[in-house]
Amino acid sequence: MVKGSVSREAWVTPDGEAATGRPVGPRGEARRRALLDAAARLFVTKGFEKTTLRDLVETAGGSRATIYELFGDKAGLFRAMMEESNRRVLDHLSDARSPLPASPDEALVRFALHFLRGILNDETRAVVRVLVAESGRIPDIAEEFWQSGPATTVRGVADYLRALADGGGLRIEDPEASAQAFISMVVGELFMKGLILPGRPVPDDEIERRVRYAVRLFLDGIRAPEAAGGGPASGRS
Amino acid sequence: MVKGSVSREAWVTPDGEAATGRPVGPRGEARRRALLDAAARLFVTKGFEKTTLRDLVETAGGSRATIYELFGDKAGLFRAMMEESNRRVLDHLSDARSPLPASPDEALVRFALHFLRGILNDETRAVVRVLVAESGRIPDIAEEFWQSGPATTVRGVADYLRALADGGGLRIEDPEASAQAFISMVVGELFMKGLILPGRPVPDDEIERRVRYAVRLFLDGIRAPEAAGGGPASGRS
DNA sequence: CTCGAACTGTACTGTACGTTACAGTACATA
DNA sequence: TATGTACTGTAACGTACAGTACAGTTCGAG
Repeated sequence: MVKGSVSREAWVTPDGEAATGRPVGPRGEARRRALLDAAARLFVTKGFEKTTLRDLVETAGGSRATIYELFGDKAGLFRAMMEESNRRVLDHLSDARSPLPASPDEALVRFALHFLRGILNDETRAVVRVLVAESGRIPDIAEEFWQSGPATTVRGVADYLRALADGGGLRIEDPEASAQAFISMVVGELFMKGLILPGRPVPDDEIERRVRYAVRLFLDGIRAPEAAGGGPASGRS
Repeated sequence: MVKGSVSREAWVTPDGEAATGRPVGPRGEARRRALLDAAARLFVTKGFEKTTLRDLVETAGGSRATIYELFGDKAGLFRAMMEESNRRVLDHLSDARSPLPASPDEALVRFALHFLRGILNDETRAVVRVLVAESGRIPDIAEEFWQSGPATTVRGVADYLRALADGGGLRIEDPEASAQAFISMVVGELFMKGLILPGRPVPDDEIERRVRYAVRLFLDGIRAPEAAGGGPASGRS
């Protein structure tokens, strides 16, 4: 009894490695991957509460005890999984940043296409859904997601607009607000709809149509009228 | 034992009234209200799984048996609560629709202010959060929310824009897309941020600033430039 | 006031879950 | 090949929960 009661204090291995960390052997490494993959599938489709450790082990192999050795407890596995998924989703997003080729029209269209395709996939939707549902459980991960995801994306577009404003004939008073407005127009209701309704994927031609419309609306509203008589008729089709 | 085993078949009262219905007496009416109120508070703050019947009864008074008499089971109470909250949130929204006074600027600003304040309150956020988290449990309610809420709002704005396009000097090729873009700009990241992050309320002056910015951006992009002799800038017929 | 139905309180049942303990096994290392 | 240890499988524990049964109480109708 006494020996049992110390088990919590002895939760660190002799050489200082925390038990709630990465695996200690090469076998554990494989099991850790399997558990994280199973977690990414189960937690995200069934939610935290409805996913049982038995489910996870049945999917990943191994045993429940291993979960405790590798992740401390159920919440630890969930948290580790979310950190990873978070990173993966953010990588999708960062792909969309920063190429500044050709005209503003072209640059914005290209960014927006990349961005929209990046956030409308199933994984992103699922991760954000869990983030919303369990944000109370993992406020720090939610915060990091927001800062590294949406906030950074807006800042990236704002930087681009700022650079453009200097010599690009655009009237941009508040780059952050403009960037936010542009991104909002591009996304529209699609993302929220995907969170609330079981979504069939958005057809790619609708994505393109929406992006071109948003860019046109954005530019024609923001383009300085003093750009000489001819006016930049953003010609297409 | 034999008598007990028939209890499931006897789940309907002798006179044919299903147990999962509205209360049969005046006392039950009060208890039903109390239970729905408790549910609106607890389910929405703690989620479906983490809210226990004991919690609900402790908050609402009465007894667990009453829940089964009035709502059938836990999910029935949840569903009834969501239907009501849904309706309340949608009422907020419908307040924002359809006044068409003065200039387009003024009309859009007024609508947007009303709309944004309507969706940025705590109740709306909480209800949508639950809708996202439990959309699998109540797909029909989620669908109804979407159709009666966002979809109807967009349609309302689109109708307004359509009416304006006829004689208002605005170039509106696709009223639905324009309405969607406008609303998206107005909302921006605010709502999604409120879902993911524990939100402090948005200060009212920020709401106003955002709305005015969105309206200006929207109109300057959509206003037909007929003053400048000819208006060839409009790309397509 | 009486009566019966509607509601309440409580105790109980069965079950499912997270967590732990432990004995057995497979594996990396030397 | 020998050895210690990192992982596995299983069983068990305690708890917490939804749902049920039932006797007691309240309240409105006649």
